[in-house]
Amino acid sequence: MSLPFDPIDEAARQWGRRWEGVPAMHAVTSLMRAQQLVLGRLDALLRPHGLTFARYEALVLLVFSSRGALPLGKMGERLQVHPTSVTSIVRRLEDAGLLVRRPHPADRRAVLAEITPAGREVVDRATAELVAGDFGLDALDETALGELSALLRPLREAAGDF
Amino acid sequence: MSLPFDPIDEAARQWGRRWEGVPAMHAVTSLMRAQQLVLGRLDALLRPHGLTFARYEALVLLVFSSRGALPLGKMGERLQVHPTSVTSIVRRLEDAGLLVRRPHPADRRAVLAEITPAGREVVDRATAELVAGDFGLDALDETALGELSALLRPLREAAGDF
DNA sequence: CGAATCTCAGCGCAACTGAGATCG
DNA sequence: CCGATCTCAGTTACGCTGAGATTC
Repeated sequence: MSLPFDPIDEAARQWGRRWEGVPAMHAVTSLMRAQQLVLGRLDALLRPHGLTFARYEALVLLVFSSRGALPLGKMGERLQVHPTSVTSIVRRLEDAGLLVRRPHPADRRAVLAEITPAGREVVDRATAELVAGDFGLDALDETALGELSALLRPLREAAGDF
Repeated sequence: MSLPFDPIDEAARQWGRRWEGVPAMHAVTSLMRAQQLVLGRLDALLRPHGLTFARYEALVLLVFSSRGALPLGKMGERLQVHPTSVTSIVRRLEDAGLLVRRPHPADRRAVLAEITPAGREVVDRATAELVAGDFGLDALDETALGELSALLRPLREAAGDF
């Protein structure tokens, strides 16, 4: 499974013989591969709890909301996912009994997703495992984690995330 | 669409009131979001050429191979994708006329994917656009690109990529 | 009225499991 | 016979478009 060389270094070397943009190509390939690895670890940690990372993020968002409930539209904004994906994620969490849908008291167009006690328990248990597993980032020390966050910030900012 | 605050900073702030692991949580969320943004840009640049990033990577791999051809298994190793995904990606590229399947001359179990002249042309055109678009990483200067690659390397190394 | 909110149907992509055919 | 290689069927997950119902 493991290669006797860094496949991205090798690809970058060949890239340079033909095309420009080696630093960007190396960085983008590294970003894709790192995300794939980390997401795989996170999903493996969350699978015993019946969660994917996307669903876990949705539950955490509700835990952090003042009343344990948010309109689906707000959830989509915060999680940066498509409105129809919110519908899908919320439906699956509802099927699992981790949240319930409630009509919005003030806006009858809107639907509130409200976390259940079972949902809070699952989040607590899953979070303990993620923290213990360093979110799949145990290869990085705290300095590197901070540098990574800082490096990626302009990328998110340029995309208009905030 | 755009929020008046950094949603990841905000999530990290709330996280810290309840749980440990704030730097890792911030870094992992940033990594996921950045990858999502960049992949979206890459796919948008590649769509006019009838490619996804995964298919583009497969074609580039063939361009870099000495004979423009590789067994599917080798492609899966290099691209780090599941064997059945290789079958799917190769079938779609074959349908588009960008590669052909050939029997392996020495191992009749294996199948070679060989890039066609049309495939090489598409790669050249698509690559020109990706380079012009800085691979979606135009928010980062060359120093930052190098730092990003270096920061992510231990992650890939710890996962046994090389 | 236009705009916002949500849902559903349907498509595309890709990961995965499990099974099977072929061949070294 | 065992293992490697590939393919296929089917499931799951998610993103997206387009359409529609409801409500502000």
